[in-house]
Amino acid sequence: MEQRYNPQTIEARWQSFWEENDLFTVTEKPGIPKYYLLEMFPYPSGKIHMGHVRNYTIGDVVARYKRMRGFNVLHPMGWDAFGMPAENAAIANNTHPAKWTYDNIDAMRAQLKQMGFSYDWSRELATCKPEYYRWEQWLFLKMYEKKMAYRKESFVNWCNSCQTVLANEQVEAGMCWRCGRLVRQKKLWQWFFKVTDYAEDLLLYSDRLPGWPEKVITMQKNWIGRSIGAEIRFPLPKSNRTGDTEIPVFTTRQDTVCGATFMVLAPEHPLVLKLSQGTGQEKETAGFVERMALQDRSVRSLESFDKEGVYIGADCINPLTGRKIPIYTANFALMEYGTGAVMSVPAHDQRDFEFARKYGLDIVVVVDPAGEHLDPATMEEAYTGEGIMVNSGEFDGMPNVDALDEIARYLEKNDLGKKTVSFRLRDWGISRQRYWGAPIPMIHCEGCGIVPVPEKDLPVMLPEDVEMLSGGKSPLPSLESFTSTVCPNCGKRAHRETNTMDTFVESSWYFERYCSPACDRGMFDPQAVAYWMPVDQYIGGVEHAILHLLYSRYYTRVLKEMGLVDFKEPFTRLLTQGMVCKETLSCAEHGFLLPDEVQTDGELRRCIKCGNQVTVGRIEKMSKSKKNVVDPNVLLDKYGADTTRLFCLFAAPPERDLEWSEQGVDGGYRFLNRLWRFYVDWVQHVTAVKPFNGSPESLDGAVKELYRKTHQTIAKVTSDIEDRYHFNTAISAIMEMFNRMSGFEPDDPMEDTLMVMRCAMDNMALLLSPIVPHFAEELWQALGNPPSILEMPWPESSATALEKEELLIVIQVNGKLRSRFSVSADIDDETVKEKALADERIQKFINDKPIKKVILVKNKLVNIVV
RNA sequence: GCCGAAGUGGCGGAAUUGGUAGACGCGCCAGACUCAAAAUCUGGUGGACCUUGUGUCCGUGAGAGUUCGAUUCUCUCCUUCGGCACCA
Repeated sequence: MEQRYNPQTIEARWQSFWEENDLFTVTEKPGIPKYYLLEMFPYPSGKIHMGHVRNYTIGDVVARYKRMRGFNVLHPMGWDAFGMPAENAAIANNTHPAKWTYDNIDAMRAQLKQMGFSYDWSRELATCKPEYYRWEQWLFLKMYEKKMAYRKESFVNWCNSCQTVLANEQVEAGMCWRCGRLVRQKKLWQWFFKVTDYAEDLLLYSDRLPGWPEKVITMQKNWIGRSIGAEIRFPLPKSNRTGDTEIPVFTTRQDTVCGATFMVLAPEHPLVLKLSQGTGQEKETAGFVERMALQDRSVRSLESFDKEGVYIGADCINPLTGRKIPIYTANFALMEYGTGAVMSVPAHDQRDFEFARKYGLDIVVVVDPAGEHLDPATMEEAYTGEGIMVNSGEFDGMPNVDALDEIARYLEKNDLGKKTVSFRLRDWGISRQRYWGAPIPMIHCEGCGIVPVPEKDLPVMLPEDVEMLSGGKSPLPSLESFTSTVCPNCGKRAHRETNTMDTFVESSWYFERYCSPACDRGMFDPQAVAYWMPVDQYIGGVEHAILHLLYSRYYTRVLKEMGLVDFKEPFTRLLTQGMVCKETLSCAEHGFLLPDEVQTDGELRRCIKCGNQVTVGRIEKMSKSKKNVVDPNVLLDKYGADTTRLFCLFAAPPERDLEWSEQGVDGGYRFLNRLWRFYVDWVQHVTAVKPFNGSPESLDGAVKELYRKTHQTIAKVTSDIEDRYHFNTAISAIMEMFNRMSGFEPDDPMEDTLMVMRCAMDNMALLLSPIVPHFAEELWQALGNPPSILEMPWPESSATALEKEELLIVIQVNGKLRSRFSVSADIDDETVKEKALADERIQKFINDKPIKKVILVKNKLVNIVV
């Protein structure tokens, strides 16, 4: 053991030891319980950031811990390698997306290896490789066969700056999730996956994921957005000449149908233009529809957004009252939800109420609150609560909650509508007008239409000999050698689909691919998947709570439907770690500043460029734009991987945000140094003895205390890791144990004493090994144990060592702590009470007040109520 | 607006089932070592008060409640963060 702790030397040494001995490569071992630990794979952006470091450190602790607990642990790593940044970088640096991506992968792999993570690198995969995406194309063909993948022309969210379509989930408050610019509407032919077929099942199973955070489940449920209601058909008058006879609407408030005084259609609704023909309103209607088509979705969703609409000149009939009601088209009606038509009940829906007031439409009250009468003329807002039916014919007098069912039944009986369920969830649009993605394996033939690429022709290779276009557009449509092909059906000239798949498709099955990454007969080897899947513990950022996790759950259902897997849920347990945050520094003139652009001048901090005072801003998520980032490489150079890992785990429990603190990192480094020096001093004295393994009864004094502390710490660290993943308190416990060890002054230097110390030192190394693995290996070896520590079983705490013969009893008077005393563990309750009452200081508090009650909590506390 | 999470010393955080609030670390203060500094080591460190004690009182965002006893349970409110937001 070196005199000085030198992290760089020992970390490099152990990393190569692990690699040379192939310690992280795993295979299926049917007799041994498996544990699949997965962290969300990174996009190869060039460098790992602190978010990755935290995520992967948490995962590595669990992987190493489970391994020591005897599990056959699968812990893979790979690259989510398709995506737009590669194209942008390629244009900016005049390189190729593939080269940029593979260079980044090499750089990031080296960084991850430096962190000492226990990955089975033999399973590494990159989703941009043909041997990966070929199977995704294969499944696409299967999905197309089963009508799970289909094409339709639809309005899509279009980001003009990224030149691409975005999924609803990729639009955040009307802005592109990636570049933050406004999203517009555009009509394009798109490929879709029929996620909505599984809406019900995905929702149902949300409640069968006990290992997932409640927060994520709630978000998914809200996203799926199931509403129970009715579809009601509103007839069109016989006089209408379009040939259409009715307009179906979806409502959750069929009890209020008699209060429906107008109808609202989405501007894109096919009946809008048709019905307005020849009514004199056609010009105004068409003008409105056109204006709405150009209006950005972002404007529509703004808070200040004004409800706006026009009368289309036609009317329909309220099926229950027989009343003729006007049809409007308005900007708040969505074509994608329900039937694209709304029955408007202004008395009982706030949005309809505002619209009715704005356009002077009738308001009819059909639900009165108990004991009250609403007057449409004086109402100031819609009444949406429960009440008693009025103005509804035979349903009058009925509680509206009962009318919900009764009216639904009435509608069904009279063939006017039916009970139904509507979902907020839309089908997954997977077409991207991008180059750097998996080609959709379809061919467009003038004669035969859409024809799938035959299975034997897979993969449809993404051509790598392309020139990236500076405008950011995909080069594929203009690449003759790619688009030009022959129709597999008729043999005539045809052209390929030039859209590529959303990269969320790749990340929806990579965890299955890891089970047999080299498999060339299918997506994966079914036996390997049967052994490893599902993932026992998945760890990643909460930003993927909806997108990636819902898609993966869906895709797994597709695989099950195809008979490829026999489970529905891919991730048994999910941990979403908090963000890594740090304060921002900024100066009035130069904006955000890096820490080394700031100099400390006494109490003040100044900008080195202009000398202005620096504002210390809020603690925010680390981001390049705010310059509040910490480069993992700098930490590795200065402190090494173990200190970096230690701080990430110690500063906060994993699900919470972590506030970066340079001083905190330093504290971790000092702890490791103290520990190192302690081992340097003690190792020579204990290598000759075996760890203490006898009965604690034969020990006493400080020696016994140390032995007990060792076992208490084993128990505490084990439960903190096993039950809660609270590594911060596990580390605290180890620090406490170390404080005990370093203050250890044995009364006599007997062999027992050395054996107890040896036991403490061995166990400390074992407890530390998932957290600071290189450091622990070094301690382990210095104690004369054979490497590797990660092959050792996790220590067990002994019940007899934990037994206490002395207990501290706390005495309260009226719930306030007044005194305490020690008793032997075998004392009976009555004696404890007597002792408490007899206590001098307690007597002082009791005086001669009568004792009402004495409460005793076994082995802990006595409370005397006076 | 709706849904959810969080609020504890100067700071990060602990208190796992209603039972000693503030573990552990950072920072700060004092001392030791040193010509000196750094590093290291030792001790102290929620606030107020006094009679300096194993002292009294206050103290977990605010206010109420349940309880012998509440950081923990219930209600109301405030603040911060996250998600959703014309979904009929």
